[in-house]
Amino acid sequence: MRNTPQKNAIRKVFTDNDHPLCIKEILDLAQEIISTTNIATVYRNVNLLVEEGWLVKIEFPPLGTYYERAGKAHHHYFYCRKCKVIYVIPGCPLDLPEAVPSGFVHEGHDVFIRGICESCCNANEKCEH
Amino acid sequence: MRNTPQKNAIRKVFTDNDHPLCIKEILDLAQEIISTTNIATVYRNVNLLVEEGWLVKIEFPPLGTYYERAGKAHHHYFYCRKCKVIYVIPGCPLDLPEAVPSGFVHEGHDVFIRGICESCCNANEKCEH
DNA sequence: GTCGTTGCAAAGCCTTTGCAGGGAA
DNA sequence: TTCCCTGCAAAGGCTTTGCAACGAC
Repeated sequence: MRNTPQKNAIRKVFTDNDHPLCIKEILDLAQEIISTTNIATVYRNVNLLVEEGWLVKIEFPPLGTYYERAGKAHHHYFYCRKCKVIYVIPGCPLDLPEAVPSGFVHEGHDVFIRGICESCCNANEKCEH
Repeated sequence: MRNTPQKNAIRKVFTDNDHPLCIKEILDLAQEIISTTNIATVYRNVNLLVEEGWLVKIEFPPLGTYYERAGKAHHHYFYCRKCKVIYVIPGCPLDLPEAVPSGFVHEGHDVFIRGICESCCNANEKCEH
């Protein structure tokens, strides 16, 4: 993998933003560094970085495809519908192996929680804790 | 909503198959009843049935969009990578409210488990329970 | 007879791919 | 100089939409 300004910009976007990002966000942030960055280049580099094991692809229903840095400890996600940020929740709130029906073999899982994050909540008195 | 043979066929597909189905599966099963059923008609009717509250749309990462009957008790999903069926897991294996970070407000969640189902497991001696 | 529904085809999104020019090594 | 990578444009897959004909009521 050859180093190019676009590729470095995309990597910088992820080191500067420690939460999952979608293609549009990656494109916008990369264009702040290299204004001519093309969406095809973003797709190509993101796919390369996933193959390389530097990024991980996540599908957050119903938001779509997001990417985050690989190598993190097991975790899940919380999506704030106000600020539209996907937060990482460390650890696993899943009751395993009871979550898996008897006789079934567990190979992996995803947990997606939706709601309102603490800072959006604090910004709004009506928010119920 | 006017009753048409296509619409009735799509409803029958769901009453005959008690697990989430994707558009392609709905189309194939509906065409077994009305062979001329068109994919645009499936999309239109499925969207109408979702608006009507008869169906619920689910996004199963990374499989894509599925639909199931509405009104079921709270449940989650298990996808068998052998038979490609999405099984419904009744109840909730999530450790709430501990799953939600302090100060965050929970509004909903999805849990998707992947692995091998019991019957595919029994069909293969190598399968580890 | 109305007017909602259907099939078909075109168009819209998101993502990938072909290609020629450009730039990293 | 080599040849990988980029931008652009076209194409591919999934979903929606425009339109004329059809058919449920």
